[in-house]
Formats: sequence, C-alpha cells, structure tokens
Amino acid sequence: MPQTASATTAKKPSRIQVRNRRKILDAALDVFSQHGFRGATLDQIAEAAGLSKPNVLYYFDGKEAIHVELLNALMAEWLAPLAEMNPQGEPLDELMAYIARKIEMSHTYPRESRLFANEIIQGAPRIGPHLDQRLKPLFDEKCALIQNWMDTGRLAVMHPGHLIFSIWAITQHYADFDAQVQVLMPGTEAAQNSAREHVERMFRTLLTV
Amino acid sequence: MPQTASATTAKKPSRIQVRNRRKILDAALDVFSQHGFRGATLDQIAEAAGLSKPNVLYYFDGKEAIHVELLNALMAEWLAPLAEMNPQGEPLDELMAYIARKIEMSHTYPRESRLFANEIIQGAPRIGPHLDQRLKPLFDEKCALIQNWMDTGRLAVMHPGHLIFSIWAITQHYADFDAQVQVLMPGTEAAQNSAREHVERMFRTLLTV
DNA sequence: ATTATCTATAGATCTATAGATAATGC
DNA sequence: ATTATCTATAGATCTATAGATAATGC
Repeated sequence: MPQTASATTAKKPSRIQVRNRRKILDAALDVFSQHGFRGATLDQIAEAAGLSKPNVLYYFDGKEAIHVELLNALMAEWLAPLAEMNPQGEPLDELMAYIARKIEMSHTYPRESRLFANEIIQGAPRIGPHLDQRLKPLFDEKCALIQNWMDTGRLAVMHPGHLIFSIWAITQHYADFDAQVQVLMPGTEAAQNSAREHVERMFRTLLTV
Repeated sequence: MPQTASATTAKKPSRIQVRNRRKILDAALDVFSQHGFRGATLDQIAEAAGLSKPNVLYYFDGKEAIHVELLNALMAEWLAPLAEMNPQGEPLDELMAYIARKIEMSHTYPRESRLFANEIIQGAPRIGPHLDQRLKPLFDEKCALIQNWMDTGRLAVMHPGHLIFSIWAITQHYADFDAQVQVLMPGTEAAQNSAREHVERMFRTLLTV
C-alpha cells in the first residue's frame, strides 16, 4: 500500500514511488486541464503516464484523489505571486511586478491555468473550500493594501477588488483561451511579446497617478 | 422522424416539436455549460428537460448534435455585438457601447459564456471551424477599423487585437469565474454595478486620447 | 518481506436503438 | 396516417478491485 496519506503515517517514499506519482500527476494535469474532471478518464491518464490503469490506482485512491492533489498543489503556486506583493515597496512597482509574474505564470504554466479555469467554471466543486479559506483572506489583505496606497495618493484610484479581477482576467485569458488566440492572432514569440507589452502598458497607464 | 435537417427538407415543425426542442436546448445549455461536453450526460439533459432519454434522442441525432446546435446558435449571438460597431460613429462612443453590450451579455447570458469558455479551453474541438470562418474575418475587419481610428488620432494608440482580447477577457471573467467572484466579493446588485462601472471607467481612461 | 505490476473482471454508468403504444392532425 | 412517447435493453465505456506474479531492499 503506498503512502497516499502523509504527516503522521509518513514512511519515506521509495524512488519509484516518487517518480511514478510525479508521472501520474503530470499526465493527469494534461488530461484534466484539457477535458475537465468528468471528461477525463483513468485510461487517458494511465496511457499518458505510461502505466497500466490498475497501477495508477495503486498510487492514488482514485480519480478524484488525483484531481484533488493537483488542485491542492496548484492553489499554493497560484497564491504565491499575490502573496509576494510587498507593503514596503513602491506601489506602482509592486503592482507592475505582480502583473509581470502573472503573465509569466500563464505563459509557463498554461495547463495549471486551464485546470483552475475548468474547476471554477464548473462551480468550484472541489476547490471551493480553498477559495474560502486560503484565497479570500489573502485577497482581502491585498485589497486593503492597494486601497491604502490609493488613499495616500500613490496609485490612481479605483476599486481594488475589480482591479485584481481585471489583472487575473487578462493574464489568464492568453492561457485559457489559447485556442481562440491562435486562430485570431496566429503567433509565435512575437505575438507573446506584444501581448505582454500590451498588458503591462495598459495597467501602467491605468495605475499611474 | 423529426426534422433535424432543414432548408431543403423543411416541413413545418409542429408546435410540440418546437417546444420540446427548445426545452431540450435550454436544458442542454444548463448541463453543458456546467460540466463541459464530455462531463454532461443525456440523463441529466433529459431530466432537466422533463423528458425521457429516448424522447430527447427522438428530437436530436445524439448528444453531439445537441452540443453543435447550441454552439451554432451561440456563435451568431456572440458575434453580434462586435458586428454592430459602426465605422461611421464616434470612435470612443462606439467602443464604449461595444464594451457596454459585452458586459450586458455576460450578465444576461452567463450560461452561454461558460459554454463558450468550456469549448475554447478544451481546444475548440467543435467550434474551431466557426472561429476560422466567422470570427476571424470579423475580428480582422474590426481590428483594421480600430487601427484606422487610432491612426487618425481619434483613439489612444494601442494594439487593436490585444485591446479586443482585453475587453473579452474582463467582461467574460464575471460570468465564467462567477464561483470565484462570489467567494471574494459576495454580492448582489451593488457588486454587479460596481463591476460595470470599473470596467467602463477603465477602458474609457485607456482609450481617451 | 515489502513494494510494484499485471491480467482479468465485476459492477456501474452511458449512448443509442428496437419495437410497441399513445396522442395528434387531417 | 403521422407524430410523439414509453419500456426494455444492447453494446460500449469507465472506475475500481481481486488476486496472482515480478521486482526491489534489507
């Protein structure tokens, strides 16, 4: 029996276990991010991982357990860029650096972005509690910080929450709607750079006092 | 045999047929927009429509036929607001009116927005041809129009394509990521109005020369 | 001795059809 | 006469498990 559980029962995972769990999670990220939870099958995940289906279930308690583990790992990664926004820094620089990190993440981790988008669009059935308990407090904290920066005249005044939504919407759009972007602006590096420039210039214009 | 086909074979659909097809499409919009194509089942659709499963299949050739019909109908609705942008109008007014229509649509038709988002996130397997043949020409045309407006100094200069992406991203965000928005900004009418005001003010600031 | 993998399959779920029966429209 | 609906079920697909076998680590 593999150690799906942790902490208390921890029993040093073998090299094979670590490697296969990683392969499964990576394969599952491919499959879930493309088809959503219900649309994904263990067959697809097993094949993408290069393992037999029963072998996949040897490492995880089931389809849902794989999905939940992916979402848990994702949540931490997803919160990090926002958490890094520093109250001591120069407001405009901090926000622009946050935006740059978000653009970078969407570009580097499009599968994670789509996994998250699929989950939220479908009503956050599995990540809902994380939104309440982890995202909400951080969101409120950073909204208050931004509000303070605006109140002291160091940023153009607008609704901090909607500002953050705007940043999320635009940065994630390029990952989540890539199929559409590729049709309308068939592109390579050049298009990606122009997207980055557009988004950064746009928010700089908006936020500059 | 119901008239799934049309045009040439057209044979005046009965009242019952019109009503039941509508009920099925409405139910399918609920189910597909929430679970995606593969995650949706005919059982769910039939139950939501208040019909038996075989009866649903009496009106449509199958699960995929229902989905395709929804996407076809959606595409027309989705293109309309952009198509309405008038080359003869005052540029800033035209763009702001377009943005207002998009906000309105996301608010009024969140299910359609999510149906579309699900389809695109999953790689546009069924709506791909429509993107190429219907959206792309319109997108190019309106990009050229906006570029012209900018070239003649009537709008602030930026990349027209990325501008449109930004508009789509932000307006659709409130429909597609509603589950997240509700957690972070639990709201009623007030929140919706503040979102609308934020988005309109944001783009007005950006576009004004 | 424990960990990892495989074959075979149970049991549930899903799409779709067959074929009989009921309701509706000339 | 045609349109609409129902029951029953075929056939495919999916998640998950049983139980035997192979590989690995002391």
